[in-house]
Amino acid sequence: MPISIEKKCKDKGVKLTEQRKIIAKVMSESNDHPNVDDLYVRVSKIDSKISIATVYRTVKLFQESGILAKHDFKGSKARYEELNEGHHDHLIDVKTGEIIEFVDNEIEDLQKKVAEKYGYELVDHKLELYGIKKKS
Amino acid sequence: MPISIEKKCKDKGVKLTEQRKIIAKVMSESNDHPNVDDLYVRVSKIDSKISIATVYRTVKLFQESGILAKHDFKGSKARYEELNEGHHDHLIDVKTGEIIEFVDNEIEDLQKKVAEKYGYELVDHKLELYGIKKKS
DNA sequence: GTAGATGCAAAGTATTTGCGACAAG
DNA sequence: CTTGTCGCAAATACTTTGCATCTAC
Repeated sequence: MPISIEKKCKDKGVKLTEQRKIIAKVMSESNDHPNVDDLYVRVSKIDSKISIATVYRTVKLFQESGILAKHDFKGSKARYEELNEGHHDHLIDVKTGEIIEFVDNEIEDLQKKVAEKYGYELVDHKLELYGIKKKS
Repeated sequence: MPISIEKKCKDKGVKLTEQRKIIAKVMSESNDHPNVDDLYVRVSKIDSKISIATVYRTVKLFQESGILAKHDFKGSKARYEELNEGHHDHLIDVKTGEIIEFVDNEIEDLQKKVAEKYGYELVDHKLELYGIKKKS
């Protein structure tokens, strides 16, 4: 099975270069939400000649093509994650930085209602919860 | 009546300099959510000798003291607003950049529940809705 | 073959900081 | 007085870009 990001590139007419394949592969295999530096380090292990400029250009391109999502969480650099069908929001552990993905349809519906109440059609949203792990 | 930001500074032991008073005043009178450049322009009209470094230092200090809130809305620079008792979230018009503040207790409660479901105590959150104005 | 991608280094933005002069408490 | 703040310019952090070369299609 081909890497899903590569398939998306073809579908969207994005030229598949060696560098982009590597970046796609690394992103696919990352379960955390790496920032550009993290990504550059991981990518460099596979091909040390890839420049950071290419990494920046590629994440931007992938983001504009709807392949990756960019997140600006509080107090940290921009982080990226692969975008799949299932939309989700994030719960961030303020102590460790760990990120939990979640979906809550009830909240989603309410958001739509709030937007409508003010005469808007909701086109996008951002919901981030910041929490501290409870002792159990 | 003294400006509420000045009172907060005293309460929190933040030294009240002339520059801080001016920045406090400008923020109090701003109903939009200015970024540092906007703020610097407005502040300079009152005292042209204030440096941008002081504006940066002051918004950071005020933010850490819980006097101002910093927002990183999609695709724009950090913007600031005065923090009052009433918490609220933002609905951003993606065409005009206009910002509507809203409160929805139902959503707030659900957020707390979601965090708890994963074993976390909610300490903070960010909710931004991005919408397009409907024709009416 | 040609349009678009890459690497490199230089240029942009946004923000922070070292330091001597200065002002608030 | 003494500690913290200010203005200035230099430094830093992150990201983008011009250009000559190279590569996918």
